[in-house]
Amino acid sequence: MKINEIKNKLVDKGLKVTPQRISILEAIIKLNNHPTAENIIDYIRKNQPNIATATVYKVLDALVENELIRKVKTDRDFMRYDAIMENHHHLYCSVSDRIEDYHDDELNDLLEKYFESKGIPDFKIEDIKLQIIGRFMKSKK
Amino acid sequence: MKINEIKNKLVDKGLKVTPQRISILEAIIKLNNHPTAENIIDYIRKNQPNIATATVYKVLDALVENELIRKVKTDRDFMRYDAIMENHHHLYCSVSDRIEDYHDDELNDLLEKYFESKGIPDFKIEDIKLQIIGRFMKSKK
DNA sequence: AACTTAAAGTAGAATAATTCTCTTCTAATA
DNA sequence: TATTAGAAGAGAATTATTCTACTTTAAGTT
Ligand SMILES: [Mn+2]
Ligand SMILES: [Mn+2]
Ligand SMILES: [Zn+2]
Ligand SMILES: [Zn+2]
Repeated sequence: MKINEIKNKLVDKGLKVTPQRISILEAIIKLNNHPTAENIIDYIRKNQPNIATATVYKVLDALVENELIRKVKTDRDFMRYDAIMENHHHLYCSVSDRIEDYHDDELNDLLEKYFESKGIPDFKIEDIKLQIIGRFMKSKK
Repeated sequence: MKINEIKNKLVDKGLKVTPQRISILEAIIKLNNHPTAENIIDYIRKNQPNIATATVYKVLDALVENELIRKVKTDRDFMRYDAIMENHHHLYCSVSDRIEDYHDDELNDLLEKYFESKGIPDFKIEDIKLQIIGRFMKSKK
């Protein structure tokens, strides 16, 4: 992902293009592992040591608000972020904090058809995500 | 759920039976809406005004550890708890913090068969939960 | 290119959910 | 009833995140 693509994402949402916003969005894309705010701060400060903590939190909120990133649900007390906006599911390690993406269009179709015919009483489905909990058999490359 | 059933759950796990543990487990069962620690504390203090905050947090940890309750994954920064241990999924309201249970054995079978034949490379599935995000069409009774 | 200004960034203090420390109490067993 | 390991309690500490009160800047306007 080139810097210009990132700039365009911001412009398309009517957000001012700032070096901080570019760095933060770039960090989430490059880290590509559902980083925490702290992970993002550490990564950015290697090149941009003066970015303020509050800036990172505020930019993260703005990016979530404008649907350029998403929060990832966990059962830990720090937030994690995801720059992949297309529909996908997550593999959660049951013994560590590792979270990986799981893309599966066949599964999405299956679920869509299942709920289309079955439905849920008094509930209008907007989105379905799987939390697939288990063990990774290989450590990350 | 009678008090004796709750006591037995504790005894079965080798946990000492204390009034605090009974109250906390009972609160999560009765509230039945994936309460936060604060919800639990408020509920219990109506009858037991002196229970310490730290006790509630410590008991919650012990109950999770002993698989009498579970944490519920959210994208908010306070934990929520669930006393229903049988396999089920969750309906998340997209505009409020409401979380409701969704039980569906047909769906569980479908998913089990799907992943049995398909599998996920380098990953051993232990559990699959759906986060079904959307709108409730009726407020809670 | 300089001017304007609403929006964004910053430092540090504040907040709030949770955890820790240390003391007192009690459930379970003998 | 006496013993004691484990649990509860009070309040301080911690820590992820948010707020406050500025200063700075992106981007449109002249
Ligand atoms: Mn969380
Ligand atoms: Mn917190
Ligand atoms: Zn993802
Ligand atoms: Zn539940």
